[in-house]
Amino acid sequence: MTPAALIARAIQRERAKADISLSALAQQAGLAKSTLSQLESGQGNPSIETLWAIAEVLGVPFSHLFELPTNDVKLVRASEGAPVPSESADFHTVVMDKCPPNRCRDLYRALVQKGEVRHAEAHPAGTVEHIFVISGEVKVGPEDAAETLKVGDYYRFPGDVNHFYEAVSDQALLVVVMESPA
Amino acid sequence: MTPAALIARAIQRERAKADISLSALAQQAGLAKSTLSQLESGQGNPSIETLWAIAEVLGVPFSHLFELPTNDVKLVRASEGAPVPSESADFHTVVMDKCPPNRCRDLYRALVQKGEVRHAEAHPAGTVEHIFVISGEVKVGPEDAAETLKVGDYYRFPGDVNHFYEAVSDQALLVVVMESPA
DNA sequence: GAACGTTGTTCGACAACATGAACGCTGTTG
DNA sequence: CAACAGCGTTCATGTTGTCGAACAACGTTC
Repeated sequence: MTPAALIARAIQRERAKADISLSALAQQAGLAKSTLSQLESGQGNPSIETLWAIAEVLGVPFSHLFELPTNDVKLVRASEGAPVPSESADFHTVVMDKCPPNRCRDLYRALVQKGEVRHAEAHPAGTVEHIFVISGEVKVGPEDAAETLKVGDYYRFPGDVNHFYEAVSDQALLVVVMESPA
Repeated sequence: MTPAALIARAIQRERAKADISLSALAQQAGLAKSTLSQLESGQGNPSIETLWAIAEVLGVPFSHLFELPTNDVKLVRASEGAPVPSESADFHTVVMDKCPPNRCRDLYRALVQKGEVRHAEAHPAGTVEHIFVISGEVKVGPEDAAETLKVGDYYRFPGDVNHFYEAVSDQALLVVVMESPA
């Protein structure tokens, strides 16, 4: 994918999310409408300052203008996962999820007690959550795509929709990686 | 920090890491030496294609040209960590590490057996590793900053220097988040 | 229906970015 | 010491990204 095309899509996408017109964006960013028009049509080779101004107004991190969105769900059971070949017999690793570029992640250790269900409202658009079960058993995920996870299971799902955590065993310990569009 | 200044530092830093001359970089990237010279001196407002060509030759992801390096070590014991306030009494989370923007992360589940020590050579510059111990006891980290971790402990250290993993108990299960400047 | 406010597009003019040749500089080789 | 090769910088020139105005298309208002 060529840079110009990538940027064209990104600007269109983000401007749609922000729900403002091309003219308005141009004015707020201090740019000419024509400049934006050309960029969104995939023409041209914008300067850094131009893109910087656009990112600022759209409220997105600069590098976000070079990405394509990806946040579906992925589930890896404790018994599954492609093992990574290793020369050492004593060190086994399994890849749970691969690297979407240019994102921001917070690491949490979470303890969920049985009883109350923890409902989380939608996080910022583009957020993805990764759950890894250390002990116990939990039911987590979006309302329409919840999964019951046991020790060792891994589950990835969009964090920008309503979702919940519920302990199935008395309590459950999780590693949560909260990943935002950077 | 102004974009131009950020880019100036980034190019200098990455070119130093790659250990090539300004002239050589210019030639390989198909740019004029003067263009690079101005950029590294913080002048100007480069176009996307120019930066793209530079990033390509330097072998770094595009957005890496807008970051400042940060990769020290951080250790959170199982008993430590600032709890995140929650309205629900049954859901306790602890932040282990906060969000450096614009990075790329791979998630691993790792099983380390006692015996052989797993030595890992340096990963690409800027890589950071996050270790979270699920079970067992391990000694991990750079040769000069290794730590012995028990269940629940969290440890972050630079992955771009030589480091190792060693099981202290018979075996140990880890969650590894490998984070690259991506 | 005519006047108005939008929308996003296309056009010429100017400013600025990228170029390539020149420069001074340093270390090396004959 | 001169000749050379490399380094990074500075200065003309030409290309091009950006601007602002004019434009057609659509919906609203009177």
